[in-house]
Amino acid sequence: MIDYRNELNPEQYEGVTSIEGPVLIIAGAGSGKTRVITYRIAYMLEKGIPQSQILALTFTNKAAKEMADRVRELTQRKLQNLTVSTFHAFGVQILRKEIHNIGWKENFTIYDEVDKHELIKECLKELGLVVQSFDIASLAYTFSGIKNGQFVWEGHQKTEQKIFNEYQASLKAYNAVDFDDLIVLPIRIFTEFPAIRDKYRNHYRYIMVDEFQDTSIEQYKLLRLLADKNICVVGDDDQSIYSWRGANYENILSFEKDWPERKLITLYRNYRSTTTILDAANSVIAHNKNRKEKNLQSPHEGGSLIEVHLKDNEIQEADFIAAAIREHKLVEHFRYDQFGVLVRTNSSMRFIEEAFISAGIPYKLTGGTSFFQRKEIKDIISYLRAIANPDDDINLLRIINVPRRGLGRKSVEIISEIARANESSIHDALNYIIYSQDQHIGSTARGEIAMFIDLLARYREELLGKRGLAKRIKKLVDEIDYWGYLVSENPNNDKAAKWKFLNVERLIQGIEMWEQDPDNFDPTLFAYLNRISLVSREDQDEESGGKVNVMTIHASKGLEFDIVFIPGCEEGIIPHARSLEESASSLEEERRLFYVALTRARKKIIISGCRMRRRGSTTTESAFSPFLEEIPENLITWKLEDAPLTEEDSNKVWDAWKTMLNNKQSK
DNA sequence: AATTGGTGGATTTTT
DNA sequence: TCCACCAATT
Repeated sequence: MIDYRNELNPEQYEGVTSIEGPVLIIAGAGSGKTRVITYRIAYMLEKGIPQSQILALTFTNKAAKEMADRVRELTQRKLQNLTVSTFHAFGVQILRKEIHNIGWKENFTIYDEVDKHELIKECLKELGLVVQSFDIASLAYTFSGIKNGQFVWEGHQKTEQKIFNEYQASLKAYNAVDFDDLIVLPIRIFTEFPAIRDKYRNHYRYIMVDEFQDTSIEQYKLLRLLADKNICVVGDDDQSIYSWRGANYENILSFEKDWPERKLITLYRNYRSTTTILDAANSVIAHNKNRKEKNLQSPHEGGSLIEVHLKDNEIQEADFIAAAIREHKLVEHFRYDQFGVLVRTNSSMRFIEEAFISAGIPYKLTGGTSFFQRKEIKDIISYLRAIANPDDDINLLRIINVPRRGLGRKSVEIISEIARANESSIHDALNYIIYSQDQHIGSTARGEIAMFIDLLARYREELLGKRGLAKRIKKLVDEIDYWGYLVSENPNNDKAAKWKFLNVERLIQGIEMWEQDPDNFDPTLFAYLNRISLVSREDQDEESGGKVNVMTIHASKGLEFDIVFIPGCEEGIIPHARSLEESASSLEEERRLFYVALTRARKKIIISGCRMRRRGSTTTESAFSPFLEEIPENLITWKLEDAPLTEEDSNKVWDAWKTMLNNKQSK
């Protein structure tokens, strides 16, 4: 039995126990937001509300997993029927059951950013436009904005609209959806079929949304369609860092308008950070004009000053971080998992990673170039997708010549032409070529096509609806001789080939673990493909304990660490130059991002920057982030020169070593 | 007609 | 440094 009154402060208690009716919780950083949500779920279960009626939505997979883990820990129950998921994963869940109502098949494919780019290129070709004269990324961005309700078409965008229509039609023809569709299509279904909406409305009686400030207009629409009155949203306008993705913290205002009887609860007590850290963060965020005034209080008076270090280049910076971690661990007995290294860009994780490898520090990367976006992984996944969904031209084309089977550019052009003429998928066009003995394709190529189609057909038989996916996929990888392909593609670099093949093996291992997981009630190929489309990274390796956490600031939201490193705290990076180009409001968003980074820390913040930084091929001088000037001078200790170790410090390190050695000997 | 090797360009954040 | 696209080569 949980003692709610004792384990929660009065505001938290109020939030936890107000389970009937709409509730808006404004929760400052470190004020126990996740705690409120997890206790709230536990409280509901205690009150006898069935798990199946509860829906908790978060923003990232990481947050969803964290929440589910905490509830499980708190309640000591199996949570089979509790829905804790991201908006997108929830969308997939609905679409899997309901998408047939709007003309897709349930084995639809989810396209990621790369697939999306490929598809847009296809559309341009289809329309007879010159691919080179378009910026694909910006088209993708526009399409997403249109779908999310961020932009509306303007008069001069006739061409873009045409491409967009083609894009939408192709998605449907390929039986595919993009990320935005995962939110937009459920809305469409709920609007067009009120009976379906009512089914879900009656099913989920208690809805909770974490990080509400990051919901997009469309996600909010979905909520409105779904929620009756028992809805609780939790957010903090100061931590809104996803506006580039359509997040709109004005949803907080909409919420108050749409549920005027809502109860408002403000969590302002911070239990996480020392007052040094909190004062610094508060004074940074106070520079933002567009915000609700908040006054966070902490009982942890004082604490270490914020260290700011200057190093020569990013390698030295990374080595410094590695050394600092070892020292803190040795002297103050921190565990590795109590450190967080928060970077602005994915690319800068590489240096940190290399430094940690050579220093022998165990680390865990979150995000980054996703495992599933590596070429070798995408190749194998493309096979699986093409097998699961024969209409998926994009994935089929991706592997039609991988490994090389003599079907190059020209052949593909002809095949596409035939598909277009027949108004069929590429897959059907290939079949047509085989049976019609079409003379546009040479007989050797036809032979290859026949073997390729046969391969897909056989594995469709093997993989659909059968147990032992991993073994069968391994067989597929062997049969196409992917290893031989890697070797031939990486001449005089068998290290790279080995590494890539190792990744493929890890993928297969991951599948095996997934299908053998006792909590997995649907170990089918479709389920697997749906799942990995939404997971940015392989989070199979559960032993996260004992490892330093390296991630982007975005990914760190909702987490906390005793000691936080913020490398690359330089002008042009934090705030990011590219972001500032975008709009006038981005400076405030970048400041919120910095605020999020600062407030992750419990005890100590170590900021660093480089004198010189490489940008592509050139090396330029770098300056500290202007945000540092917004931290009161008395909270910072500057370490601009490599000061020699003081005698006191070196004694501390030496003593720690001695104790450690003694302990080892006595064991 | 496929493949190889070269060149040039570019690098925000996530589902 | 790594990757995508392009032009010459087999």
